[in-house]
Amino acid sequence: MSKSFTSVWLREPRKATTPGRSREEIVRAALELLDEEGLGGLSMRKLGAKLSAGATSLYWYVANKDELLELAYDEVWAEMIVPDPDEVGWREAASVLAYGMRQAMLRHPWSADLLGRLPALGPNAMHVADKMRRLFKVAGFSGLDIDFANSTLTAYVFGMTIPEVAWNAAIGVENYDPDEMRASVTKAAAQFPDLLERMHMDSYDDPQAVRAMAFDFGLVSVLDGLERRLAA
Amino acid sequence: MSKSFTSVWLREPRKATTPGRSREEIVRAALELLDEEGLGGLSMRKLGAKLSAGATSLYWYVANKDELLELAYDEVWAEMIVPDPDEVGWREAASVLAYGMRQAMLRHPWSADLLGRLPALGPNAMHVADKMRRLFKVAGFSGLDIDFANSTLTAYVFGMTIPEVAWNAAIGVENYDPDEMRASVTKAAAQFPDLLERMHMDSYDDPQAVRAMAFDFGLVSVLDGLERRLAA
DNA sequence: AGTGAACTCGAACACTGTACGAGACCCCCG
DNA sequence: CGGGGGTCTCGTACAGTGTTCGAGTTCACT
Repeated sequence: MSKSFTSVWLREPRKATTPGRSREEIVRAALELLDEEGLGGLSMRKLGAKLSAGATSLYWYVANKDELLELAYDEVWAEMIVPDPDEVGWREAASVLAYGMRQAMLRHPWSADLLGRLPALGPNAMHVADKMRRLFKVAGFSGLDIDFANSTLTAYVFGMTIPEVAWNAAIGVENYDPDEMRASVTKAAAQFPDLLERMHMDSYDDPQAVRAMAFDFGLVSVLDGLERRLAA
Repeated sequence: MSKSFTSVWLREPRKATTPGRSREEIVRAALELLDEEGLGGLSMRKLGAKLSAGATSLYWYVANKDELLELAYDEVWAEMIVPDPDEVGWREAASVLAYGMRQAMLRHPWSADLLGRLPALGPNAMHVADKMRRLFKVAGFSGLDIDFANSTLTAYVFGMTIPEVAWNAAIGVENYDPDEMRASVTKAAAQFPDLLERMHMDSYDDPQAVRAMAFDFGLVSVLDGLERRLAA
């Protein structure tokens, strides 16, 4: 009876007749709305209005909101470019890719939410996955290890960036006050001596820079670890 | 004018009078609901009913639903235990912690969603963060590197587990049919030769086992990378 | 006994996603 | 020219959401 596995990607999109109305344009408008107002800012009615259409008209092109989100989500993957490992070497290619993934997520913070909710099965995601697989094959991995190495890098980038996005959303990037932050966190971490230690360092003055350093540190570590695996 | 930084954690919980009604009991009930029905299954009305209370009564103990989620989220952190690095060595301690984090998230799939939405600032999260900091200090890191190493490991575990949870949710763990899956994914990945290669391997027969292997692989890599950093 | 705080909760508001079905358009075939 | 019959739009309606408000209850203490 298995309800089986249906997905937007296995269904043909519908042709548009009325100008400004097609799966493609709907997704584009949805992306704009998402970038401007976040995941909560996207409603079918608002999206319809933006396209001068009734909210329910969209259902002709898209089965439901989740499908729409799948489509939008896949667009983010389109922005991640995988450099050719034959030209720059696998390690350099992996680094560039990692930075690109992080940037793409920071550009579209709502995608961080979707990561925990939708599997990445769209054509753009597939395309990236395909190229990544080749990257790690060129690097020297074989068999299942190709995918394992791939997952390892991807996991690191996601795991690093997702909380970063959450943090940006919680306390807006703009109205950030290092002193106030230090005070709040100090209070919250009052009974934790090791944590408090960190508070007194100046890492709260320019959190953006510190996070970039942290990302670097981890990326190098991960790549080192993979390299070591390669040697064995 | 900075709207400042308010959080549940900085406000005292309210005392309960009516039995079965307190911040603590509300959170426990919320956890049950979340574990049973997922993030979408938790509504204030349902939660109220579960506690034989009106939905709006809960607002006496909790400012809004987001606060409630913060509280529930922190409970997940309580389940993550950090072994003493002095007893078992930092590497072993880090491994055990990593497995524990993964398990905790798999036990409470809804927490994977929250990771991308809420910063982890609750007391339990703080406690874990404190112990983790000590772990990496014992390992030999110093200064900012303590936190960087910490982030690296955490990021890996999160990044690996979050998509795993999403995948489990998309196609239920129970009604999983390897052949059907292979067929679907093969179709979706039709034009990607490198990806297709993977499809023909037997990794789709026992995805649970493969994911466990992948987690292992990456964990070892990350720890190797950190160790190398330590040597330098 | 009276006052005020602590607490409960029904009603209402402004939303949400989506099912349904009536209508409009347009092309093709008899 | 007269229909079908698909393609497409969208108003209405429904069941649900989080949350505000304010009226009502209970209870401890003066």
